[in-house]
Amino acid sequence: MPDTNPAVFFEIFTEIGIIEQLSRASLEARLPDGLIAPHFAVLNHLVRVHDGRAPIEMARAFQVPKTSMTHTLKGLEKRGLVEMRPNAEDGRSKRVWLTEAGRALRAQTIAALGADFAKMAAEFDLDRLASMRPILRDLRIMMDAARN
Amino acid sequence: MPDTNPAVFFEIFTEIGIIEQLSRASLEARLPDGLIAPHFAVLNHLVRVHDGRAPIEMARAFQVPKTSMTHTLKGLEKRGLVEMRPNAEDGRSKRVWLTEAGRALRAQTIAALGADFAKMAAEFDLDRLASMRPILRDLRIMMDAARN
DNA sequence: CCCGTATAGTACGATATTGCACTAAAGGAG
DNA sequence: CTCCTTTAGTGCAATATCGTACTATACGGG
Repeated sequence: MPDTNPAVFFEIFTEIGIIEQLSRASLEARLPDGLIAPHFAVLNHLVRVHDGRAPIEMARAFQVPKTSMTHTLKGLEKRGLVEMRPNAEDGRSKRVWLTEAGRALRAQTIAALGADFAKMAAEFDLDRLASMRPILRDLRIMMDAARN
Repeated sequence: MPDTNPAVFFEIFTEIGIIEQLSRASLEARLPDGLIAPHFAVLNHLVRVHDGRAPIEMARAFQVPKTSMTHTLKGLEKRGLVEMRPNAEDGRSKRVWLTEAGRALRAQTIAALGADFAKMAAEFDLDRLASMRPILRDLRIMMDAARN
């Protein structure tokens, strides 16, 4: 019998909250002291969509206030993982560039996580996992749109 | 063709991270000013597993440091949503009790979320959603165990 | 060109999270 | 009972998150 009770959202979100916490802990265990998940998210984003983004673009991408992004970038800059330069085309904004150290740290972290994931993959059916991917994506898209 | 690449974990965790953020924002939009998700999680926990728990038990249940639980409980107590009383059976610990206001706020929040979920349910196939539940649960159990 | 409005970034303050250190009580070995 | 270790809770400091307010620049209507 199909589940037509909207309360299923509550259960799904509860599980998702716990898994997010556990996966974040795994990630942060692989990061150097003082760096946390948002720092890695920024490095990863800059590699994937190419660096030279403005801070405000990334704040929107992650749906955090721009003050939070300022703070995260300050931490990355202090550790020499990104460089902030003025934007020649818009005096109000800046552009964020990865340094070699930033690229290296991101690559090294992903490699370390790969080892963790391989260990998990030995204990969990990857087909079952992969079967959730399109549903999670559609759910995320729906919620993102509902956010107005 | 089945997906046998452990990197699928990376994608799943990325989606889960975004959905967690969006669902947390939805929840917090329904909470009174000054209350955030951890406050609600505690109220909900006390209703579901019965109140009279010790703070340390809840810190373990949510896998947060006990200092974080002290802080969250202080906020709930300040707003009259829980009461802390000494534990007659163990002078080191306390017990946490819901007040009427605490129960009422939890019920009212769940009712408000129910309306939000009903709206989402109109746009999302609940059977697809429900199909993820056992997989998410097993994934959570596996990760929880892997945490050593 | 001038001015009103919009936008990017940051300073600051309030609150949250968490590690470390400390106190008080419990519990176990002798 | 006494002493040593463990456990529950909290104070404090460092850092994180984020709302408000401010500055500087951009842009568009006139």
